[in-house]
Amino acid sequence: MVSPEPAATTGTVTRVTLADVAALAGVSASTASLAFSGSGPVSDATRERVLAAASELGYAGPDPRARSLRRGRSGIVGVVLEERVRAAFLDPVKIQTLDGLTEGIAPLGAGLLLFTDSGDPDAPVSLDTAPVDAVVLIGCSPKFFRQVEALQRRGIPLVAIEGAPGGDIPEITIDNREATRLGAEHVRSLGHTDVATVTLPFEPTRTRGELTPEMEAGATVDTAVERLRGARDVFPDIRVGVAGASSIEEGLEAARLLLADAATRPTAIIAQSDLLAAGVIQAAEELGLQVPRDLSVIGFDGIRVDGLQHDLTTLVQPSVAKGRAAGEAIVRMLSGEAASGTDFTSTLHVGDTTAPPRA
Amino acid sequence: MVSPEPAATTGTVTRVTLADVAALAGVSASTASLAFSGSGPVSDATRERVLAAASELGYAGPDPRARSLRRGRSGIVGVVLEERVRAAFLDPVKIQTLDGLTEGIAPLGAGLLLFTDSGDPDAPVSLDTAPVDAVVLIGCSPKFFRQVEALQRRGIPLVAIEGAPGGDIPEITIDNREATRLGAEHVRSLGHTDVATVTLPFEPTRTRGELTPEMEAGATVDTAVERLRGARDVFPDIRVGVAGASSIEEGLEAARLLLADAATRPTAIIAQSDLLAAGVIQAAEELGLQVPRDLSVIGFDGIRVDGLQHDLTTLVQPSVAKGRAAGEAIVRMLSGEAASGTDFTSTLHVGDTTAPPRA
DNA sequence: CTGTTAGCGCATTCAG
DNA sequence: CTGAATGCGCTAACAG
Repeated sequence: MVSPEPAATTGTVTRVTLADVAALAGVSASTASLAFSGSGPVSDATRERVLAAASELGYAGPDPRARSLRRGRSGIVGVVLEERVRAAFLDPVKIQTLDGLTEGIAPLGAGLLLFTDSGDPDAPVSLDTAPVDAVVLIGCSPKFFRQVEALQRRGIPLVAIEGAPGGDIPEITIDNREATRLGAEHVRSLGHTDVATVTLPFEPTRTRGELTPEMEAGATVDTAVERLRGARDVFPDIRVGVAGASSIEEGLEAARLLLADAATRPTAIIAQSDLLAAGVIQAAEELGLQVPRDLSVIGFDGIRVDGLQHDLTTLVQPSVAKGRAAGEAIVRMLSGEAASGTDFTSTLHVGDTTAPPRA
Repeated sequence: MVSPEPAATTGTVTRVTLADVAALAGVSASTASLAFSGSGPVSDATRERVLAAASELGYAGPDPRARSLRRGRSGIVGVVLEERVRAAFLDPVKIQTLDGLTEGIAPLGAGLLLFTDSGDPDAPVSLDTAPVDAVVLIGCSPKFFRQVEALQRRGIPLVAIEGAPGGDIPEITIDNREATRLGAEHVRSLGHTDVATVTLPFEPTRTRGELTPEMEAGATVDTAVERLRGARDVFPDIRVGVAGASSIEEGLEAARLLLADAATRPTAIIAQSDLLAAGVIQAAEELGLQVPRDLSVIGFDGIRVDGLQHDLTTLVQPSVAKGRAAGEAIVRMLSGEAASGTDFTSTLHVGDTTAPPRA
């Protein structure tokens, strides 16, 4: 057995190739290759000789770049998030989706290549120059059309989660409108008639405040629009407060506005996310209102809001499953099968934040 | 001008190469290459001809795999997190660090390749078979030594953030012990003598409860150990509650234990993270204790805890800067310069959660 | 300004 | 079971 010591301590980073190893082992390059990949018929004696030569030379295995050119696969799946890292990962649903995605592509043994906004406008989002085997778009705008087209031409499988890029790209979606309607119906069935809603932003610039017709017309975020539709299916004239993001802070702000005037105060608020709902609850508590006695609150997502003491009534969406489905679609497409999208269903979880209105 | 239409609608994904484009344009492959990279001297007429040929054939640009073999660079930086995505991104500090890292490597125009635990024990964490130009280790254990060694042999620049892999790998660290000592001194200077601390987990299995000598002996998480040392520098006999993770929930649990007995109740708690501190505050409020009147609380990190109404007294660590520094070190190393680590300093932010003990 | 030549490092034919 | 030859698709030198 050759000691690996010299290799480890050799400061010189001379490029050692498979050919070098083969030469030292006294075999051909192809044999050496087989010895490494383990996939071919190689005698144990030969393999050992190759491995010994490798460790003597400090050969670290096949060069991934050459390997991926030769095999036509890089073992990398791209994920496009179109925000700054800190913004994207503020959203628990995205994190869970990403988690599901890692699960889904696990059989590939592939890594996830993150494409996010670096803040530097000059830095090219080199989505179309990256060695990816497939790409998952998460909540992306049409901004990427050019690059997406290029990927398609190259035959790279694409899947979209929430945010329809069109074409024949499989989409993973949920029933935003129907689910919200379900929640709204729950609220109505409890006897509420005076209801307001706190929505997610309607466009990337994240204008907040009471919803104006212009904002609604310029909406680009389908999720917000669809969920609002669902609420309106039940409460057509619902008052709408728009948050600047999905966070407790923003929910608090929006709810302060909606709850400010005791005379026009709603008895229930439908929040478009659990974080917003947590903020709404805080706003209520600030005003000395008790949830659910004085105000019913319903959320969306079904995440566990860290630190929230209530069992939030909410629409539980399968965020992890969404990611996993995307991953599985990718796996299928990479093995040549066709894949179609999936539309998931959310379920109503009735917790302790909704109750009949007082008197 | 040739219409791009046919290319876009062509369903067949025939592999179009640069050579094909060059042939159609009636130029050599190298000229066509220059026309694409834009880096060489090419006449406008020729360039246009090449581009026209490309769009006619539906050529989507150079193949990234071939390009990276030829250039010896893939434009990818690996990030190792050694947890599940959902666990890693629960930690705001890691998110900010990652955000800083994207900033830091922006000049590279490179993407971040995430290496996390997929949950599937069979899936190889193929860190050493991935086409990365450099790798950043974030809070990693010795578990990766083998792979790290392989990367080093291959001459791939490595940087570690929090979690010393040893060797000559540059490390980005903060003054965990000194900073905590500073915070503890602040608490003592207010007059507190009866102080407890809530720590981060001491090892990956995340055992929680009162600290036992065995747990302390088996500690593998430097951050927790160092911060505890800092607290002991000021309060040698401090009571220690160990949390199972950095979250509000865990802080709440740990603090409930520490505050349970009114007779032995501390007047101040030093939490090893802001999330834990938020949980401690919740526990206090549950018991009808007012912060800071009845209990002083100090955190660590300096993140904005979403939904926390207090201005938390805490040790503000430069999490974004840490990531950026790592990124910059990578950039330097890739351009051949040597890079050394950086040790950052945290600063005490005195908010409204610390005050002298009552009477 | 453009064409010719020569590999990058490996994995896969196909013979032996 | 092993070796020799071939090219993945591109770009960097160098001539012209």
